[in-house]
Amino acid sequence: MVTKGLQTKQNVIVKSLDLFSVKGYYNTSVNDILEATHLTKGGLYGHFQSKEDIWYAVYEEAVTIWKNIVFKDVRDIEDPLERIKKVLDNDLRNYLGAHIFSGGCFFLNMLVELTGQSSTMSNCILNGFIDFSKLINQWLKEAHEKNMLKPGIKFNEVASFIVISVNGCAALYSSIRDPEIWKLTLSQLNFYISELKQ
Amino acid sequence: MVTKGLQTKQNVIVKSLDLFSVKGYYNTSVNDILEATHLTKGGLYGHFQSKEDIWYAVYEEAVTIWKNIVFKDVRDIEDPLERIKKVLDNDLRNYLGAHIFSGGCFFLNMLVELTGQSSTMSNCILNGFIDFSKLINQWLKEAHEKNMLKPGIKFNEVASFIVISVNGCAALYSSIRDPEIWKLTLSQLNFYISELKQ
DNA sequence: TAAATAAAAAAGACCGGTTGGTATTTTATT
DNA sequence: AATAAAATACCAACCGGTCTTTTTTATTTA
Repeated sequence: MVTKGLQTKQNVIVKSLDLFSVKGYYNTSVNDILEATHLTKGGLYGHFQSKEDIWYAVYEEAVTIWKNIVFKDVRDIEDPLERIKKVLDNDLRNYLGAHIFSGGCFFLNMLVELTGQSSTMSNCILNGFIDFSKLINQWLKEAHEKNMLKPGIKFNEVASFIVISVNGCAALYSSIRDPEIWKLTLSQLNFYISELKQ
Repeated sequence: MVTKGLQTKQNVIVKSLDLFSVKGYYNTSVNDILEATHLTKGGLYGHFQSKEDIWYAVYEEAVTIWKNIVFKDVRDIEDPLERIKKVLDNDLRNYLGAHIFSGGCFFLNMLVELTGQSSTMSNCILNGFIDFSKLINQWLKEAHEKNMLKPGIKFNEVASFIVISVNGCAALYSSIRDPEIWKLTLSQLNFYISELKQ
């Protein structure tokens, strides 16, 4: 049974996720969250210790949502290169292009804003990107072991470059809001990956 | 002859550029600028009408600095593809990697922070990226007319993808601060461009 | 089933400090 | 002496956060 309190807490997280993704962390005030949730100061601070505490809960929620979208129908793909392509398709079409968070990519937005401001918070995001890069790196290695790649390919560089491009896409798509942005990124990334094949 | 007032104004711009690039626009307070410039409120507001007014002056300054670095020794390169490579080398090695602005790429940071907050300010940045993309697109077209490219290459998609990747690099490099980031981006972008050749 | 009770949730008033910005006075520079 | 530049004091609004009181909700007992 879900108690009233947990419902309220979840609602705060969902509304704050939206606010943070659009307005950013610093430019979202606690009052903004109060208005969005129809709560008062006392009501809110009964569930969270601080604004930063809300952010960490929001981050966890965002990760869960993102993973469910990006890794959907992926693990059972045998071809490692096709697996990478599917993940990128999910990320650009079904996550970024589907406006899951109204301000665009929560992670990229937060990384840029929090870098140089809060090392604990920005590292939280950064580690996520590094993990993602490591996973792609692993799949590239798998492709190499199956003799699918040209010789001399540096897996970790390729993996990093893919993560970098996806994030650049997130930055520009949030601003331009033209689906062509993520479509072209997907198309060029697929071309790039195809050129890795021997 | 440079008057005292213009010197002060320029100093405000330079110091604010640094602050905005590190802390962001909203999280930089007017007091932060006051401390950095050793001015008082009255002294500052004698030169600028508002905080936003300071931002526009900072933006102009940042564009000037960026252009001087990125287009150095570029215009006289005949091969359009080599011209693009040189611009990317300048941008990643001599601009981003050289820490011209201590918070990383001023433009990317501002675009992410201001999108959804101030359309006039974010469009200011966005137009710069679009112009940059158009220039690369033009050079790709030139390469095509010289029969240097594979058939079927979509210039505008390639140009956009390059700008996207460079910005993704800026986002991650600001946070990770490992030169490998811009080096690998440069390397992979060069590989990508070489695969466009026929 | 209804009343009583305990505990959880929310409300509301308040806090010191900071925000961007203004008006006036004082000090330097011509 | 005229003007430009900078200093000072001040403003209402807002910031994140705390504390105490009131109201709901859930559980127990009659």
